[in-house]
Amino acid sequence: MRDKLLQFRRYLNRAGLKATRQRELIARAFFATTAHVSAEGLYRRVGGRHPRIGLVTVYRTLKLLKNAGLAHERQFGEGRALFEHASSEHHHDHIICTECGKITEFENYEIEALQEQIVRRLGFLIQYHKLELYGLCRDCSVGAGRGPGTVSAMGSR
Amino acid sequence: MRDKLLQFRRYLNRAGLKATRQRELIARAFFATTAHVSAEGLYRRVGGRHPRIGLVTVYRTLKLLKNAGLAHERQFGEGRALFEHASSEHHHDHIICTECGKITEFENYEIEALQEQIVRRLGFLIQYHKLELYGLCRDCSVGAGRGPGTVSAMGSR
DNA sequence: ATATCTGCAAAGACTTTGCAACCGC
DNA sequence: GCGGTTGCAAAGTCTTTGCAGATAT
Repeated sequence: MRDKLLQFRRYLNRAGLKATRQRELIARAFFATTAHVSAEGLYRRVGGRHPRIGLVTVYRTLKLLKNAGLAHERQFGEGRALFEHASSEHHHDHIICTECGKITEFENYEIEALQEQIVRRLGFLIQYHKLELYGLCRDCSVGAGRGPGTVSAMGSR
Repeated sequence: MRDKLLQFRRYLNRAGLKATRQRELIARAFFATTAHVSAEGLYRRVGGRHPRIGLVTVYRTLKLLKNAGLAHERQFGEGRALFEHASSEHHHDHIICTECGKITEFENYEIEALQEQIVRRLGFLIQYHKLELYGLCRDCSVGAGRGPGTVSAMGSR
């Protein structure tokens, strides 16, 4: 995390931008998250401890973190964007539990390789990809699949 | 497409909903699209020929089509949702050109199989997945990669 | 006849932008 | 001191909702 902050400062510096108190605090809070925060969520984390920071600044700083290559923005099909650390050495994908919302990460070389093949065959030049699996995590599937009481998980809705 | 309309009417009927002129026209326009329309886009298609249909009704009808299992809603990370026919026998994934926005579909059994493995290993019960590859399509990659005039594609934005 | 629909306008959720005061460098 | 920055409020998207008049069954 020390690294990340340094990288961020370096980025700001190179880009002729300023290392303000707000940016520092927001970046710090961001790097302290486990993973997958919304702008709002990060705002609350920061705001809790340091009142004078606006949601707008969080949005702007997240954009800077993206430009600095330190954050990825994800759209998991809910309304809002979630941000995660980009530094992770390996690219990874996500499994999202449709019941409890838990997000698990994984990586698989073979899939990546197959993607490469497909893309090449279609004449595309790949830049990045997004693979999301949706389903029930172990806990939720047990609850829904077994118990005679909890028959849901297929509600009309 | 005749099928689809019938299916839709049957769905409405069963659900105690009404087969109105608007729903008929919107569904018809939807089934006539090649693929991937936004609500707005569908609205324009319908509205062009039949003035008295509101965007709101298009949204509502698309929701019905989803409930009827006839449409899928996709989020390709732009602001808006795109809808496509759900009837397609096979599941398929998408390649999106980041330059011109062209969307190409493909399917690959091996990837699906690998996904199954991963998911099982992690104890998840998969419901559906989303695989999106982003890159430059043949046309755009030629334009950007070669021509000395068109150096962009990496603009600071 | 009546419960469902439609379209308009308004509201909502999320994100961006305009602007005057503010603050790193 | 200058130019980038902040926070507020306002505007912008996309989508949903409230409501009175219209319509399918």
